[in-house]
Amino acid sequence: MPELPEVEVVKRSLKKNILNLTIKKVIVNEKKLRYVVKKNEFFKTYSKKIISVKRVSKYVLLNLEKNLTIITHLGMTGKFFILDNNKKKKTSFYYKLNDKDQKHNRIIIILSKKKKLIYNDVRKFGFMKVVLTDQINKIKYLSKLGPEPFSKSFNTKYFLKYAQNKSVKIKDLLMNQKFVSGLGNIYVNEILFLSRVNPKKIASKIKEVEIEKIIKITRRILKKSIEDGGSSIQNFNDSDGRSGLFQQKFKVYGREGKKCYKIHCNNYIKKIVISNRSSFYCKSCQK
DNA sequence: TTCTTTGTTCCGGA
DNA sequence: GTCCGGAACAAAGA
Repeated sequence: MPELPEVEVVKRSLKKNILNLTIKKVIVNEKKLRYVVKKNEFFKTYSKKIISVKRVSKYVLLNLEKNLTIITHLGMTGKFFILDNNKKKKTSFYYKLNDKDQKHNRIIIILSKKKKLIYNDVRKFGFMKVVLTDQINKIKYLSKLGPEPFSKSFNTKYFLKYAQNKSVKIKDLLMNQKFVSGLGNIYVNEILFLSRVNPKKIASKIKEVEIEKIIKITRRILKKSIEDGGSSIQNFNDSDGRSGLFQQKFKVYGREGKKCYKIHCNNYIKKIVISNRSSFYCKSCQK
């Protein structure tokens, strides 16, 4: 599922492929995404050039001329395809767009240079919305977000202070976008496994050394995932495009009943539910 | 038919 | 007013 690293990879790919192109037309095949796409919503983007592509947490921002921004969240199953009519069949990056996928093409942005940007979303939990660029920090989706994992303000002091009077489980704290933005269920499972912290541990009981470790591990995992995703995209022509990014080998996520990866640990990975989310951990390694 | 998946929001109780 | 946990919601595939 798209969490911060995947969204960062998507952003970089979009930057590479559609920066400085102009929007010709937008076809809305499905109005009912997470939020309703209004009939005329995209008219004002016509003939505007895409002047920058940014990522904030799990949101992608396409900045256009004339103070306009298209804000996107990929939800659970949102993907972008780029069709380049200048090339032949193997034109999409990231995924090969087969017939089965076509059904879920929700929004098609027709660009200059014979290119198309397709927003494809099986479950329709993502969204796309046109907003004013100078109002971007007031947009409700972005205004409540906490610091990003890589930002300087996400440090031990901040973490310690935020956690000290919280009785929530550490897993819920890391999932809370107001505390730190960009992490989702999968990466939080991985972070806690590598940090050797039990997901059920109460936030206020986490020791300073553990906090330091969690921050360090978080950055390391995200960085590595971004690099892996990036490299898989460069090779998109070599495979069906699905290799890499969404089929990573996770250390705990989805490994219920399997042997813990930690050397010399003979335990098996346990699956429990925390706040209605699947949580995987090793009872022996994560205290 | 039921279960699962995710991020977000809402609600009730403490 | 605040905090926390549980449930609901969106849709579709298995």
